[in-house]
Amino acid sequence: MFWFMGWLKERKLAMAIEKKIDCVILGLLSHEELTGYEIKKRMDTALKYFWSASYGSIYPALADLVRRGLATKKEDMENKRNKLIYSITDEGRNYLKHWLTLPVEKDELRYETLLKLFFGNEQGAEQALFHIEAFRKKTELELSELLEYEKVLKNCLDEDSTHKYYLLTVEFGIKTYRAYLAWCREAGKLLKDVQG
Amino acid sequence: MFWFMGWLKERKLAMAIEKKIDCVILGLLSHEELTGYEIKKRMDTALKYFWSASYGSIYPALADLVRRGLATKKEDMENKRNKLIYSITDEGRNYLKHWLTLPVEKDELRYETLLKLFFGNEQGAEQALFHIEAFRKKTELELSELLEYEKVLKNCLDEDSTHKYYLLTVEFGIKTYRAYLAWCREAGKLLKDVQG
DNA sequence: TTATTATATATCATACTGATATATTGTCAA
DNA sequence: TTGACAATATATCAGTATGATATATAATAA
Repeated sequence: MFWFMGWLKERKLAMAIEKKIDCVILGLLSHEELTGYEIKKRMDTALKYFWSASYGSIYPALADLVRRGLATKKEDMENKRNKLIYSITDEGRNYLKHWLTLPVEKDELRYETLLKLFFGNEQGAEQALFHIEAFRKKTELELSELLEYEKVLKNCLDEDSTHKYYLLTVEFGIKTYRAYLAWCREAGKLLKDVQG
Repeated sequence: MFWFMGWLKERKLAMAIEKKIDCVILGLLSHEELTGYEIKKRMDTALKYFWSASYGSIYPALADLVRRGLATKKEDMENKRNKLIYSITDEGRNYLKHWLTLPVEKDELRYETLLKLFFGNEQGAEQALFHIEAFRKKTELELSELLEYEKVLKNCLDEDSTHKYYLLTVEFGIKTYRAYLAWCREAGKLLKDVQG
């Protein structure tokens, strides 16, 4: 069976060309040219509900994308802040398209809130309720942001074909955040009712 | 204002004592002694819906916990597979309890599915529907697992005070997974109805 | 008996975060 | 008008985690 293992290994190596940060950046560059700083801003607004990235990965990735011919860099001459504007190349667009056709490898969730609740017996119901309340507040705030996005997007759905896809992700957030809030109510009840 | 910045920096350094992997391990050790291998198994079953960790972080963390006196290590003599069993110390339990009282820093979500949908315009509706269908299938499978857990936990809720807290996290999963499924249906409709 | 799966520990290249450093431009109040 | 602060902009680094790989024993199934 060793021949098979070797083959599998090679397959994996050949396919694992996709570093997520590269794909996100190329995705953002696919409809507008951006600086590293602007890419980070997009992450912290439009993508923040389901993705995040730091400067420490963005800037090295941009340099690497240029080196590999997937993006190009130009300096902004009208500006004295040495602003570097990145654009996607044809090769970069092909790379992005290829990645989009591949099946999703993994959705990764790390709820520190649930982790603390799972070990909640150590400190008792009051402490658990404190974490649930903090979670409820944060959720309510972000839900109201998403509802704003939804309103705007629904009003300009036919202005650009990308808007439909943005709306899809916003609707996902709205649905799950409402489920979070419903859970917060039930969780509170469970902790108060069931004595232990 | 520099004095303030310095003060803030020191505060942060002093508070950022909590490495997540340490807390998870101590949490698991708080109600039973375990080997590194068993810790990984717990992660991949009970915790997998909201947390994950690899051997590459577990084993070094265990060594470090022992070094810091938060856990102790003993060798299993009845076993020829050099099995190393770890237990939590009083100091370790205090550390865990302290962490549990601190507010949650961050719940981190990285939905590759949503990322691909967000950039879905590049490849069109059919490709998007493919990813949604894969997501639906995975969700349905995991929901059925969670419903099994729920049944078991509800039947032994008063056997151990920890069960209430486990149930809390299971209910979270059930609620959110049902929201995912509702979204899948609506997302399909949106992609088929709205032309563009 | 032999192949496979499960148990068990450990390390390493690669990737990402959060913090830090540095510098310029825009804004607004005293 | 100047002085403080916020926003814009790029870049690097220590610390931390992942995913793959290596190694070996015990249990189980063919």
